[in-house]
Amino acid sequence: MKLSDIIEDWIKNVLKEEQYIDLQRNELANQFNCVPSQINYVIDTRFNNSNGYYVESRRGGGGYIRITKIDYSKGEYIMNLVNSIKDNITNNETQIILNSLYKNDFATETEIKLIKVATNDKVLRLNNEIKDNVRACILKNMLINLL
Amino acid sequence: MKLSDIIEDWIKNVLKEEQYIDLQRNELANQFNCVPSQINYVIDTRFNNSNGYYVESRRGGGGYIRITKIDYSKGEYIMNLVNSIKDNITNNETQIILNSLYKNDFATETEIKLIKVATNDKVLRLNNEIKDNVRACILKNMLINLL
DNA sequence: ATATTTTTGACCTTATTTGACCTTTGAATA
DNA sequence: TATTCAAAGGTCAAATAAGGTCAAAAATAT
Repeated sequence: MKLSDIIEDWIKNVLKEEQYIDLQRNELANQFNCVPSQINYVIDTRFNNSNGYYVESRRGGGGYIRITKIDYSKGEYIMNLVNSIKDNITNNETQIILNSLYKNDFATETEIKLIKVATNDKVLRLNNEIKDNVRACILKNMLINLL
Repeated sequence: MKLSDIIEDWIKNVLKEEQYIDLQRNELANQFNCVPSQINYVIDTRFNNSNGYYVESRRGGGGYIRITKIDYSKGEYIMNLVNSIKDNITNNETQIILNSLYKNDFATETEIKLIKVATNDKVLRLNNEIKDNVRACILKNMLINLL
C-alpha cells in the first residue's frame, strides 16, 4: 500500500470520531517518515472540497492544518444537485436552481443571496468561456458547504 | 495554543464585561512570562482598528495602554470593511477579515463558510493576477449582501 | 511504451517570539 | 526654574517556527 493511502487512512480514521482534525505538518511527516510536502499532496488529492472536506491552515509559530469533514447527512437533495451540475453552468440555470433551493427550504434567504451574488454574471468579470466554468466550480463548492 | 492567542483571549475576556481596559505593559508581560514587546505584537495584530478596537497609550511614569472596544453596528462595520478593500485581495487577507466578521457576530457560521468557499484559492481556478481581482469583487459584493 | 500518480527536495511566504535600543513623561533635585 | 532620572511605553529587525509551491525523479498503471 502506498504511503499516501496510509496517511489518508490514518487521517480518515481520526475523522471517524471527530468532526475535524488539527495536524502539525512536520510532526506528521516525521511520524510517517516522509517529506512535509507529501502531507500537502495527500490533502490536495484526498481531502479537497469536492471530496467533502474543508481545509484551513495557518503558517508561522503555532501553525496548523485543519481538515473538517462536511456532514452530508442533511442533504441527499443537495448532493444530487451538485452531482448533476456539469463543468459549466450559465447564470440563468444557476438562478433556477437557487430559486428552487429556497422554495424547498434548503437555505435561508441570506444564504441564497450570497450564492447568487458569488455566481452572478456582473460580479464575475471574466470572459464568457471561462466564466461559466468558474461559476460551476464556485456554485458546486458553495452548495456542498450548505450542508 | 500560542502565547499571543492566550494573551488575546485574556484581554477579550476582560472586555466582555468592560467597555475598555487599561494595561500596564510590563506587568502583563510579566504575568505571561514574555517580553514586553510581545504585548505590542498582540495589540497590533488583534486589537487594531479594523478588528473593531481603539488603542491609546501614554509613556512615562503612570503610563498605560488603553484598549477600547468600538461598538459598530453591523451596517457600519460591514460598510467600513467593504470600503477598505482595494481592487485586489489575497486569500489570506480574506480569511482574516472573515474570521473577525464571525468573531464580531456579524455573520453566521454557514454564511462565513459560504463566503470563504466562494473566495477560496482552490475554488477560484484562475491565474494569480486576475484571481485576487475577481476575489475582491466577489467578496465585496457578498459582504454587502450580508446587510 | 506511455501516461498518470506518487515521492522527494529545494526554495518561498507568513506568523510569532525575542531582544537591543529609542522616546516620552512625571517627579525629584539642583 | 531648569536639569536629571527613573519609569513607562514604542520600534524594528533578527531568530525561530510553522506551512506552501513547484518541478524533477521515481514508481505504477494502462
